Formats: sequence, structure tokens, C-alpha cells
Amino acid sequence: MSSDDVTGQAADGPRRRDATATRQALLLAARARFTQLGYDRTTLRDVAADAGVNLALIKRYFGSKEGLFKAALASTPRFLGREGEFPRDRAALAEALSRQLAAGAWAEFGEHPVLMLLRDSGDEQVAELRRQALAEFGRQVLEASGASSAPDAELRAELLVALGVGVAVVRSAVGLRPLADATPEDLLGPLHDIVEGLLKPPPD
Amino acid sequence: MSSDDVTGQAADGPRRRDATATRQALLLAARARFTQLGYDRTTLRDVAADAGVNLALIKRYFGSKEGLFKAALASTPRFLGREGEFPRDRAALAEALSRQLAAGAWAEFGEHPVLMLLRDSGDEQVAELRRQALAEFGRQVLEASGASSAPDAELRAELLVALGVGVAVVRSAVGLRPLADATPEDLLGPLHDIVEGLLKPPPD
DNA sequence: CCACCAAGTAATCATGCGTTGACATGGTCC
DNA sequence: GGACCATGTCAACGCATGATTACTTGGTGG
Repeated sequence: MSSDDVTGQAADGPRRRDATATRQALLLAARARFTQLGYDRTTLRDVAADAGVNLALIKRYFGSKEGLFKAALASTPRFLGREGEFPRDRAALAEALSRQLAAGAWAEFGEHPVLMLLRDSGDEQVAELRRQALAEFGRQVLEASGASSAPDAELRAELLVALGVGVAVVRSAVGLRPLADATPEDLLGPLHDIVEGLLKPPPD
Repeated sequence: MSSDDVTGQAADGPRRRDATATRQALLLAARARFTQLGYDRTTLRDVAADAGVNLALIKRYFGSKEGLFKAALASTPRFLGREGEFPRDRAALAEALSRQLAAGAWAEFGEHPVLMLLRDSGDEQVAELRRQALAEFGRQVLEASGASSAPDAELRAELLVALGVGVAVVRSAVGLRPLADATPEDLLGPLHDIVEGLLKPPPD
């Protein structure tokens, strides 16, 4: 069923009374479950089992399932670019996009963080978080596009966001081929054409 | 909570012993719930209530929740173009895409059918269904693109599929603005640029 | 009119899951 | 060494939900 371990944890020696390590283990397991299974199909019992930790500790450290979800969300790496080194021109943007979109396996847990945002908990607060995260992404894209003067520049930037979401979903959740198997190099050309076509300044 | 009626049904006069009408009412209600809430958050009791029908009838007509989901899926209109009139050139494709992507409200139930495909039941059979539906969409796009001779034509077509998925998700599930509020006219220009940029034949 | 069967109803079962509180344990500081 | 608190354990509760069963209703054909 869905109770197979997913993180490869729990084999560690007995983590003895280390609150921080326990928290981390729970977060790691939770991220894996939430991104792969979604909120509803993730059970606290499975998360606890993955982390090799007692179920009740989830309540202790995160209060509730919602709390765990939000904490896991907060501990998730950002979508594009590391802090402060966001691409500054269209070519670099296309490259960064292709790299990230192609990285079907995120460094820490084999899934794309965007997915976790989509596997929502039904909580409006989380929905707002997600909206903000994607809006922020859109803003960065807009900036990288050279803040095109087109009246619909914002819309165009968000279309690129939508593309990112779609590619992440199709690659990780749907497994559509050949997209799911494409390497960064495969994606670079097509993505460049999209970015170029979408963000080029209006002829005017 | 999530038990508010969503279809506006149930106010009809007492549907008296009409198996067909009962089935239809259930399908309609199920589609609405499944697309808006996803598989897990959709409860059979709510579906039955929306349809104004007894809970046990779901078992009678569809066997199980899975059965209902698959039936609802099968009763869902296709994504792009009506039977046989799929766009045949890039311009028409861009237009059809924009129309469909912009139609946040699908004719029959206020949601996009792609979403239902994404709100999976965890069932592998459904996942396969979804993959096939999207692959078919990709094939149609490929064809409409003039079957570009580029070696990565297939990949490019699937990127357009991913865009469709992403836009549907962002519009309906995320509510990112201004994308979520964009009208077909708003989307036409940008989408045209994307389609043009992505599907134009290679310079060779 | 009666028998029969599809259509519909009501009540209940079984189970998984989030949550909770009472208890055990070990390390640390006086 | 003993008190004390953070850490971790155990067992259970309550609830929502999918499934199921026994029963009722009504219309239709003979």
C-alpha cells in the first residue's frame, strides 16, 4: 500500500532523545510523503514510521497534521534560483528554467517542491501561501524578462509560471513521455524558444 | 465546510424512480465534486446529497467510489476541440488553445476537465487513463503544428500540453491573478507567441 | 388484481485516522 | 543522589466515511 518507506530513513541507530534530530526526521519524512502522496493520502502514522519516531511526537512538535504540513512547506527549498542569484536576462532565465524544470529529482527528496504546493490541505491559509509563492515566482520572471513594457507583461510572466507548474506536474505526477524523460539539454532549446517568444519586447 | 451544494441540483421535483436520471444526477454531482475537491475530499454522502439521491444508490449504479470516479471521468467532455474538428494549423491551434484555456468554466460544470484527471484516486488504472488522455492531446497538438520535422517535435508538443495543464491548474486551483481573471482575448496574444515560438519549423 | 422485480430507503458495520491524555524514561543541575 | 523537566511511549477515543444488508415502495405485465 502506501506505507512503504519512502525516505530510506529509520534504519539509523536509535536516535536517543534528540529533539532537533526528531523534528528534522519528521520534516524529511513529511516532505516526501506530502509531495508524493498529497495531503490526504499522507497518514501521520506512516510519516512517524518513516521517521522512526513515535506518532504522538508529531503532536508535540507540530501540534497537528496541518502544522506538520505547513512546517514541511516552510522547510522546502525555493523553486527557482538560490537566494539572490536569480537570472537577470532572458537567456539566463531560459537556462535556469530548463535546469529546474528538468530536475525531476530535487536534491533532498525525489520530488519537485512545486508539487507540494499543489497537493493542498484544503486550508485557505495554505492556498494563500501557495498563491504568494507562485506570485513571487512570477515577479521574478517578470524582472528577469527585462520588465517588458508590454501592457500584458504580467500576464505573460504568469504564463511562464503556469508552464513551470504544468511541466512539474506532467513530469512528476503524470509521467508523460518523452517529457518526463527529457534531460536539461533536451529542454533547453524548446524552453528558450518559449521564453523568447513570450517575453520579447513588443515590436511597436 | 465542503458539504455545500456545488451543482445547484436537488431542488428539482422528486425524481420518481427514474434510473437513468438518477445515474445522470450522480454523475453530474460527482464530476463537480471530484474536479473541485479532488478524489479524497469528495465524500459519497455529499455527492448523493448534491444529486438528491440515496447514498446506497451509488453502490447500486457504480459499485464503489472508484467506479463512480471512473464513470465520471468517462462522462467528461474532451479537452480540446469537438469530435473531428481539431485545429489544423498553428494559428488555429493557438486560438483553440486560448479559448479552451480561458474557459475556466467548462460548459457543463464550472471546472476544467483536465483538473479531474489530475485529482487522482491513487489508482494506477486512472493514472494510465490520464496519461493516455494527455498523450492524445499531445498527439493532436503535434499534428496541428504541421508535424514539424524537428527531432524534438514531440517534446515541444508535450510542452504545450504541460502549458495547458499548468494554466488549468493555476487558473482553477491556485487562482493566481491576473492569469486567473484573464479572458480569452487577453490570452490569445501571448499564447500565439508561445505556440509560434515553440512550434515554428527549425531554421534548418 | 396480483405477482414480480427494479428502484429507492434506512440503519448499521468496519475501519482508518487524527487526536489526546496519562504514563515512562533519561539526562542535568543543585 | 534526588528533583525536575524535556523527551519519548502507550493505549484509547471519537469521528468521518466507504461499504453493505435487510427492508420498502411502486409500477408494469400477465
